[in-house]
Amino acid sequence: MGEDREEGGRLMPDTPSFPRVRFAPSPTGYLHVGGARTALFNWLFARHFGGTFILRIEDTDFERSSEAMVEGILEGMRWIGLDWDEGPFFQSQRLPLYQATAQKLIDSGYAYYCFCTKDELEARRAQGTAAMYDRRCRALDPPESKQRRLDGQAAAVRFAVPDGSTSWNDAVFGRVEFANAELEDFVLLRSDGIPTYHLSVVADDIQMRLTHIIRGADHISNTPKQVLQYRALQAELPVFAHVPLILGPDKTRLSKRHGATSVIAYKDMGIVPEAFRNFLALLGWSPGSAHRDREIFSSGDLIQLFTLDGISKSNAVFDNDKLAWFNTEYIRAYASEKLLPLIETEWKAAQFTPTRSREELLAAIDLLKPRARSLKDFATLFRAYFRDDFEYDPAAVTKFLADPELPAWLQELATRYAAAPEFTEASAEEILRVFAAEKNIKAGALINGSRVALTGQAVAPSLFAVMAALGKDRVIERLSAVAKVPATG
RNA sequence: GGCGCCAUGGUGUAACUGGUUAACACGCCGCCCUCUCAAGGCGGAGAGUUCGGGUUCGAUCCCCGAUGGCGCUGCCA
Repeated sequence: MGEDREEGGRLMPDTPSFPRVRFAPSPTGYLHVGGARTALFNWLFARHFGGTFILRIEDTDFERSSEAMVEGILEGMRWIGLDWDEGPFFQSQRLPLYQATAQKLIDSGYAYYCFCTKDELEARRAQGTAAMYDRRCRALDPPESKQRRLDGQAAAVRFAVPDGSTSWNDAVFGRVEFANAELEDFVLLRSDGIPTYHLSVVADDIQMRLTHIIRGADHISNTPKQVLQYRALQAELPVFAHVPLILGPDKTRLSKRHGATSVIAYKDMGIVPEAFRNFLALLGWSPGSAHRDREIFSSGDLIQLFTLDGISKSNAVFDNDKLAWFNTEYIRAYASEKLLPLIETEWKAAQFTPTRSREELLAAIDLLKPRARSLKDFATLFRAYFRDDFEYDPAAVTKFLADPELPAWLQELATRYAAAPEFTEASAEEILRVFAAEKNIKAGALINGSRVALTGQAVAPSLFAVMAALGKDRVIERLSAVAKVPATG
């Protein structure tokens, strides 16, 4: 790792200099897709540069925050494989820091008490005269304000936005500037002493010595308010990197309207965590032209490749089809030993208990994984490989078991297998083809019919591989029982 | 409404930051393979880079404007 080469100690975006970053969700909901991606980017950035990734829970909105949500967020992060080095810190436990920071701002003249009540403000807004706070309390004499406070009057603390303009050099958007006239004298501390987001982020980001703030682009408009506080507090500015938002297929901001929005919902859909992480990483970020023809990146690849300048400026649409593709790629590439625990989790959730040995399970998984689109398939489509009670798909029966002569043939075929000295993938095929030739029927008809009789499905791996996986006894048993398959009309 | 940001096929992204037949992946279509379905192989349709001006010998890339989308506009975060 190199030295910090920038003058003033400022860390520029890709300076390899032990950056400190954070993910700061507010526990008013589960970990959603956008938050997960922000967390992922921060994590990748920290890991890439050997920095520190901090988790901070922004729970100053007591009304809407809950402990269950905190647990949900942690669960989501663990699921996609994100670990943190410090925290979780809870803002609700750091109130004194914010109050002290507010006091500092008041003492230095950058903030003032505001005695307007919420109702008064609302009324003024309703009149339509003042879209922004009219700063009336800013005109109050400091000694007078102090006295009113001492007398027990409730007051919020507002930041006194100066004239001029505020700008910063965003690591992804470049220079961004706001006229201060567009900013209102925002509240730092509510009248009950609880800080607002504007104060608590800045106080914490400074106290935690963060060097880079990587967060959603929805915070761009908040940034000037924060920059102003850094200046007032004489703190060094971190590098801001705003990440574009994730949109739904209709190009509006992703929300429950679009279906699953919680990360855990994707777990429940049978998505493999690495597939989800890979997909997410490529939403709004690209490793650049050197890797333009690659899409599959392991966690290690991503860490090695991730830098801020690969982040794009435009919003990205969440594409379920592409996620599904990543999922099949990962499931197919996984060793069955690695897949088994994930599938077992799925089985547990589906209250499905396999009745096979571990070896048989692994063999079946190896056979089936190229055709799986989701972990769910192992409890549904592929049930017949793991248990002996399974349903016959009516469509499959109609398609391949409709011939009235077929059941008798399959039963006879079963007796051939029973009489055969050995039962292997090759011998099973040999026997079936000889049988078909003898009876002068198409091998394909026998094969397709057998497939349905053995698995209940029209879709499966090569039949003889299936037979080998199922074993001689089960093959004979299921072929013999073909007459019991419910016919369809 | 005000302010800010963004704009490459349906989707995600590339394009040595002015010179390419605008590339890759997903999706879609077709063919091959074949015992089904996937996978795989091969091929195809689909953008002239939102639109209009400018700068330039030359603009996806620079400038201006328009349009559209998104964000913010709370004693929410």
